[in-house]
Amino acid sequence: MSHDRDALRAWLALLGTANAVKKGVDTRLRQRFGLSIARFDVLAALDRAGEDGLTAGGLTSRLKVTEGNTTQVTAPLVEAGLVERRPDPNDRRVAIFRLSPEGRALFAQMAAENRSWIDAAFAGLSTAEIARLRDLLGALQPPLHKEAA
Amino acid sequence: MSHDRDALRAWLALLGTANAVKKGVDTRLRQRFGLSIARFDVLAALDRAGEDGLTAGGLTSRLKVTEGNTTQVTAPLVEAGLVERRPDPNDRRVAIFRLSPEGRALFAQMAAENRSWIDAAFAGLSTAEIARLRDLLGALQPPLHKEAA
DNA sequence: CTAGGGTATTTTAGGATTAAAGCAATCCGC
DNA sequence: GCGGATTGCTTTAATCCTAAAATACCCTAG
Repeated sequence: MSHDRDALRAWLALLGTANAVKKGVDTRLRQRFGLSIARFDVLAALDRAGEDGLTAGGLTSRLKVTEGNTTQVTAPLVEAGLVERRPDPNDRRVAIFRLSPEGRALFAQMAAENRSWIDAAFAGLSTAEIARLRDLLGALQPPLHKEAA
Repeated sequence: MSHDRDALRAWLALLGTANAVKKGVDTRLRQRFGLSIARFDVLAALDRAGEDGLTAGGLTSRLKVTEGNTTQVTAPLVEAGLVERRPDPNDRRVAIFRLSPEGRALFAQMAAENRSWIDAAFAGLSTAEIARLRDLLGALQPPLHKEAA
């Protein structure tokens, strides 16, 4: 009957489902490749950026995290040789990250497996239902954080 | 066209929406009451459990976290006087948690505000659409973690 | 030029979470 | 009853994340 009660239940379902899928993906990613979702996300952003790479700030905004987090999450990837980190020759404050050949190859494998896991998770829904789900999610109004200047 | 591509996009939308709403709720909860979602969830579980309270293990399974996490999250709530923690008289290994009167009163306020925030986030969806969303979420098959014995 | 302000990143401190190791207390088979 | 396994919880170390302070560099007004 009441909208707010239904909304609360839907929110709990939304959060629970997202957590369950995320946990499944994270577990598999770690088992198969030894990398967390956070690190996979870095590889994904850099793969998308291509040969030009991304600055630390660019990565930060694409990953929707804080600058400090970017510093920390990229460090072990650089250490492992999956990501290259070079200073911008025009502005020494800026760090530019891009995938190494090894990083690019590993990401390709990870992305393929990830896609198949997600596809399996959505196997119970038709393509039309998936589109409907996206529409409904898009109608949600996440409490707007901060307004622009 | 392809199911897997749509599934991947829906997954990203699902995760992004869940994170955005969660962050909004967490921010407000901290501003208004000085407590994180994690602590709010403890109060919610204990409120639901009533006067009998819950053991640490019971809390752990309801919150779907690990035992160590329960130990840590409850500690500051006990410290703040919102939660009482007593040993089980029949089994000295067991810790029983329940809400203090202050905890119960604070939770009532928090729950009321939380409900209104969630309701606002879902304001763009009709009650029927919310029900539909829940159905679609229920059709997802989170990669089953561990099989039973 | 140089001082001040603004920008890009790192560092630090801390919360939330997990996995794994450690400690007690209980239970059970003999 | 006793010893060993099990159970319930805590501790420890690590990752992921944030907010805030610190650092380093660039740019522009005078």
